[in-house]
Amino acid sequence: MTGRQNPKLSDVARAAGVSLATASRALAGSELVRPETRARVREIVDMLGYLPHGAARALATRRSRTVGAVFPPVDNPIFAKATRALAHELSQAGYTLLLASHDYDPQAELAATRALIERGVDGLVLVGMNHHADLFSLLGRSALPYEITWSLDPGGSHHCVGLSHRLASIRVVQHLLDLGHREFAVIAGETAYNDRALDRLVGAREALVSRGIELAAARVVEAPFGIAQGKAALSHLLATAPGFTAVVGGNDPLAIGALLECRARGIDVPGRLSIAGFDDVDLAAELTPGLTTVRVPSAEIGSRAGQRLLARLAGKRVRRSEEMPAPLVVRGTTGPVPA
Amino acid sequence: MTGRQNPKLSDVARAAGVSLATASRALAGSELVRPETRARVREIVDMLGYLPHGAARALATRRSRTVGAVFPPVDNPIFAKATRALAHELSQAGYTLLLASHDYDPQAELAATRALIERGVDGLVLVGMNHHADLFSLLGRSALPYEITWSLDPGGSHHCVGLSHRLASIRVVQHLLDLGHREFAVIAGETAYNDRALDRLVGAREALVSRGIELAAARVVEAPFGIAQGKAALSHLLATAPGFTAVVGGNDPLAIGALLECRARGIDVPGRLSIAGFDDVDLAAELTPGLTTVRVPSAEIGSRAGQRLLARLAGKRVRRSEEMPAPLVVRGTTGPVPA
DNA sequence: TTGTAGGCGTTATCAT
DNA sequence: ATGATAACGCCTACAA
Repeated sequence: MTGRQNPKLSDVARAAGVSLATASRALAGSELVRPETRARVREIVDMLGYLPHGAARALATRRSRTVGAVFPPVDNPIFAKATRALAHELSQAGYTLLLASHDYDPQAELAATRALIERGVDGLVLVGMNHHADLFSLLGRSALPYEITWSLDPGGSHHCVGLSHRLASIRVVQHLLDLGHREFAVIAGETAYNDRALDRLVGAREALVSRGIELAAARVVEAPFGIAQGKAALSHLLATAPGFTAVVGGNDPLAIGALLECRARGIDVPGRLSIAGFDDVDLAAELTPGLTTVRVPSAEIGSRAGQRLLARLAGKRVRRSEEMPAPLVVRGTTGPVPA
Repeated sequence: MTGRQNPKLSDVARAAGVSLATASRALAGSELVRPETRARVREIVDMLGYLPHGAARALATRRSRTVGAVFPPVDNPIFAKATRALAHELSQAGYTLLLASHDYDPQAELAATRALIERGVDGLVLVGMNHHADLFSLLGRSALPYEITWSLDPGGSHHCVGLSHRLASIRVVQHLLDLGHREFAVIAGETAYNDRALDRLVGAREALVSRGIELAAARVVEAPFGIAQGKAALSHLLATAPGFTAVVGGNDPLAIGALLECRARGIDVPGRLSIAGFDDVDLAAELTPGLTTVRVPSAEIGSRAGQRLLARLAGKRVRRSEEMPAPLVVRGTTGPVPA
């Protein structure tokens, strides 16, 4: 009942009374093989429960129909959305996603990338521009097509689909400045090895400086991604550097945490404090008041990266760099500076 | 600069002045090869930037060091957590995760599973017991080890790591009954092809019936996963079948949606309405009041499934079925029935 | 301790 | 329209 090996193509060929070559062509749907023969081979395949052996096929074709993604953990909803969209896009085209996660550790990211290349992926999707020094040389040697997501390459040499986090962040702060705010606090995401978090922080500073406002060091805290961390960060700011009327969150979970902390403390938002986020996660729109934030099209980034990679694998050319829209979404958590 | 092919092991061997076999053994860290030789081979590997060809290796060893997961979309945070934990567990052991998602479509799930098997995964992780009729026979033929997650197999024939959603659901309802509630509404997850959602609904009904309470059809709505859907569902219930004092959500996003809808409408929770969820997503604990829910250890499920699979791949034996704890977590959204 | 050679399951290039 | 057969890159008895 269990003893016999999985049937191989030669078994199919024998059972169908054709040669190995013909069986292979029949399965590939080649026009060269007579329709009746093709049908018979297919029949035998079903009968025997034959499944092609991917490794053998990959060895012969030098293609694995597999794409690798080296992502930060998918329990960040923005990466979850992108992963889902990417996987969907790939499976539509008969490709499968090989996923490797790392926790913002460049060494681990490098190792994961190497592992994916060894597994024979036909292409790669990476996040951001901040990587281990050896990553790009590894990619170069492998000659695999890859797409950088979320960020844009200032040098213009890598294929990427992303946005300027700096400019988007400037738009957020501009909005708050327009509402009359002058006293700001920032809850930034962790900027080490995360160019998106860093660019957002840089953009915020820049927007303020351009209006002659200096962001005090005590008014900036950096925190790992998460609602709980956002709560803690706001508490910390309130305790150590009070007096601000606007809080800029480096991402939505941090901003939402700040918002929930305000609610728990009875601080009126936006009456006494305005809060803005970044990403536009689903939850942002569901809260009351809704969170003002930047809409980052995570799912679109994932699917575009997939489409671009598939196009390149099919020999088509794509624009080297693709900028995604990242509009400011004004909801209820930002309002005029209190009198 | 770009022309030459990636070096293969035979190139390494030649450069190191050893045979292919020795080079292979050296890389495998075999004790058979002299340490100096091993070192020299390693040196050449670095120098040439040699990367093993996984397909060739898989073909020869009949092992891919790859594990497949066929999961519902990872933008459901519980699957995101499990995916992260699973990927982490696997990578610790030098394995990589092949991820295939499907949107609760048994046909798509079957196709995805087949694709993973063809890609040569060494093992599989599946979710739940509700699958396409051909899935288990496919798995049987492939003879691959697999783990069912989240659910337990009543038949006891599949390896699984999960919990009884029925019993956990009974605990939730029991808790509400103990608080004096008699008028219930249920916002269930979609039960088609989702045994977890169905079992939770069944359990709720059962707990009520055991106290002589019938759950009116109008008091049960089924909704796709999501906060927005939870809001809509509560609105619908309020409009069509008012008078209930307790709402049982099939999962946390639905329950949280209901909670937010109440807040938006000025309905006091738990003063006028008690709400309970299922899963204990991060957000559940962060809201004020916190959501009463069942703590489902999603991350642990993912890592245990990985550990079990790795153990089995290493030839060890594991208990066929592993039940995870799923305690009720009482927070602030449930309280005594209003007088 | 190292080398030789056969095989892993396909695809693809020749013939026929 | 179909068949032989040589790759594909690596591993692993078996030999030396």
